[in-house]
Amino acid sequence: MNERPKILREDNTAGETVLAEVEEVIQLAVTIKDVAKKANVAASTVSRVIANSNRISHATKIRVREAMEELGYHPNFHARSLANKSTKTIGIIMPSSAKVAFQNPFFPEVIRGISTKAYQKGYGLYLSTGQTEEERFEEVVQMVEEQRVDGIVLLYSRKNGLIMPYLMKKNFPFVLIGRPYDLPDEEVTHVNNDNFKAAKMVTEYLSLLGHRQIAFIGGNMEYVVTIDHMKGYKKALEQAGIEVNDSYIVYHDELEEGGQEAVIELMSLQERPTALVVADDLMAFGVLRMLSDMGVNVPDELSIISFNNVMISELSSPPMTTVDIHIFDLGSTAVECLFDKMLDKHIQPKSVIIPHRLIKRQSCKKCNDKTLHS
Amino acid sequence: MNERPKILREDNTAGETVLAEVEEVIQLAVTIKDVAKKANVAASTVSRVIANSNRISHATKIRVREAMEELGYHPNFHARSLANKSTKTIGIIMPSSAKVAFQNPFFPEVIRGISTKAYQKGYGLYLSTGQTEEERFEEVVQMVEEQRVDGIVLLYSRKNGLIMPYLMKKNFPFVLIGRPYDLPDEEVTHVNNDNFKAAKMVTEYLSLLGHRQIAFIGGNMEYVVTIDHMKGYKKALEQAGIEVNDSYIVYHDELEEGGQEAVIELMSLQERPTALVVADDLMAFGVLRMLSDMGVNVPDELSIISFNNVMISELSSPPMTTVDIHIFDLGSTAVECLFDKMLDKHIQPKSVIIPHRLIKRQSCKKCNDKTLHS
DNA sequence: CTGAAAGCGCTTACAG
DNA sequence: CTGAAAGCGCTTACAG
Repeated sequence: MNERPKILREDNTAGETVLAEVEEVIQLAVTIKDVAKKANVAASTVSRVIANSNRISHATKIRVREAMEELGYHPNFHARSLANKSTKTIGIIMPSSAKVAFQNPFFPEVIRGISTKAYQKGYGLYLSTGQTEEERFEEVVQMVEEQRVDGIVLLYSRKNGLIMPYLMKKNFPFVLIGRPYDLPDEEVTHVNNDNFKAAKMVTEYLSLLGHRQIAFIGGNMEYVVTIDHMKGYKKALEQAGIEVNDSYIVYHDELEEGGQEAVIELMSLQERPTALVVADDLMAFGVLRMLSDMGVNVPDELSIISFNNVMISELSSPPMTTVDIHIFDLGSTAVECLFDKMLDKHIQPKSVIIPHRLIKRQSCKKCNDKTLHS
Repeated sequence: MNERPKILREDNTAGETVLAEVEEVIQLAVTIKDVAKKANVAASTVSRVIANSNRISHATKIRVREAMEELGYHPNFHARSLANKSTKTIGIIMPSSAKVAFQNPFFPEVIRGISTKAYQKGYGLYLSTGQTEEERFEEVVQMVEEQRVDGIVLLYSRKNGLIMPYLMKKNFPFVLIGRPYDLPDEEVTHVNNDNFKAAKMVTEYLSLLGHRQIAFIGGNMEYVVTIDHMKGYKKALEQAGIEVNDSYIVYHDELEEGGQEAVIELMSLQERPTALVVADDLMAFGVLRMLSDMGVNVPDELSIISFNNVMISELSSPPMTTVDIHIFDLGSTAVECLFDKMLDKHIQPKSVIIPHRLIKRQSCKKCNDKTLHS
């Protein structure tokens, strides 16, 4: 594949005409030496001009820059990285891009947050492509060992993950979006919402509206966010003097489809819930759809509240009351923390909590269940 | 930053103990030389083992592999790329990650298609981060000139883009998802749906249901897909003997919000449309929401049909009739074409059409407008 | 302020 | 089947 250019390079000494005949020649990258020759300086000087070293005279800088301009010079990324030990790129590890999960607008939105901040600092983004936890682990090892990235942001936190322990052992700069589970909180830098508090608040809100039969539809139980939601939900019930009813707690993985199954389960109970805490806006769409098929009116017969405030959540019927978790900020803050880590690997790990906010729309209403008045 | 390791390396000759004291030492990458020494061969032999060259004896391969294993060796990515002129990574150029557009599940889904195929071939993904067309153009130039990627997939096609002309001039391997506009169709490899035909089909379907007042809500006019949709729409009307009514044609950029404005515009007309062709499922959500606020019943008073069949489109009320454009296949096919291009830069450009399919749900109904019977 | 030289960690003709 | 050497295109002490 690169035989051709090789040969050309050797012919190069023979004269300009030979080169001109072969179109591929334009592909032949201009190197620092070419610039050096043209500007009548040494390669090292050109290098210093690139780095804008203040040990180079203004005149020389201008001359070199002109030469770079004229030749259309761009420094070779890999040569720089090799000499530098720096790649100016950060790795992003996403959870399984399983069809459904990845259609959740959460991910585009965090990535937008990450991307914006990374762009400002001149960093590029390298994306994981693995589908399983093992594949992704191998990718992380590769990113680290082959020195492809300077730092990593982990977009999810799960029980028994392989990735975090590995990164910690290597003392490789990374930040987690979410909260560590198996590892001590204070040992890993992470950016998170207070999901416990958010779920507690939401449940309290429902109980303030008079609901006592409040069900909980959680996401994948492997994810820490689900655990936190559940704890907050339980805590709120407890404080309100409502007994926790295990049949009111269901988990489902598959977002909207899951939401639908969960509804069937809950609405088949002797004592139907009058309110629902749903893990995710998308899931809530599935819930709503199912409920509408069953002829259950929201919010008259059932109140619903969910999390994330993803764009479409205001487009449901009725518009969804939800918790805005500021997804964009989660991403951009994570990158900021990552840069701190990259500057000093031994910096104290820190934990940043992005505030959440209740967005009241029209899916919740005062409870009018007769059991209330009994 | 890498001063420390430098010093260590020099002390290295002094003895093992010095090294053991400094934790950073584990970070010090194992190189091909270390492996060579351990396996008692030359570096070049190790290199050949990595490449699994058949000119190396089985016995040597095993010995070298053991050494690699024991030392935890991973070849340095940049050194390889530099020597190789190959990066094993492909660049993905996304349209502006403007808040709304990027929340469209279209992008996660194409990326999933791309990602899956890339993973199979051992390729990584490098993501554009620029917000404006100019920023993204600069990123592309950088990816190409600095030799960061072996190929590029462009996720969108727009009028007066800078990126494609540049890539063509460079003869750099890329494939477009969509269809070129300013450039001749047969000069750029692209993967697309037949958006003209899809829009035509959809409009015909509506007219078969008896609708004659069919409006069109298109997306961003800069994007080629919008133009194709519009042409298909017009063609169908023409063939059905329905006169094109310019006030029935509106464009909006901002997806759902846009969808809502468009509805106001259309429903304020003297002669309200009885059917709507909507550019995108997400936009259709906005349309539906607005209509529901206005008390217009879908599909009784107004039929709606949209494009993409994004996951949530079945969760609207009523469930949306839409055109499945097989987004995943768009992505994975694009990568296949890209690999062909990368293998042979001078391969004939080709155009692949991914079939579409009408998904009938419940947002369309026979027209019962009196104007029909007049 | 600038240059010559060594080095970053690989690959690949070339020679045997 | 294997090795010594040159080269990929940069950066960075070192010396002046």
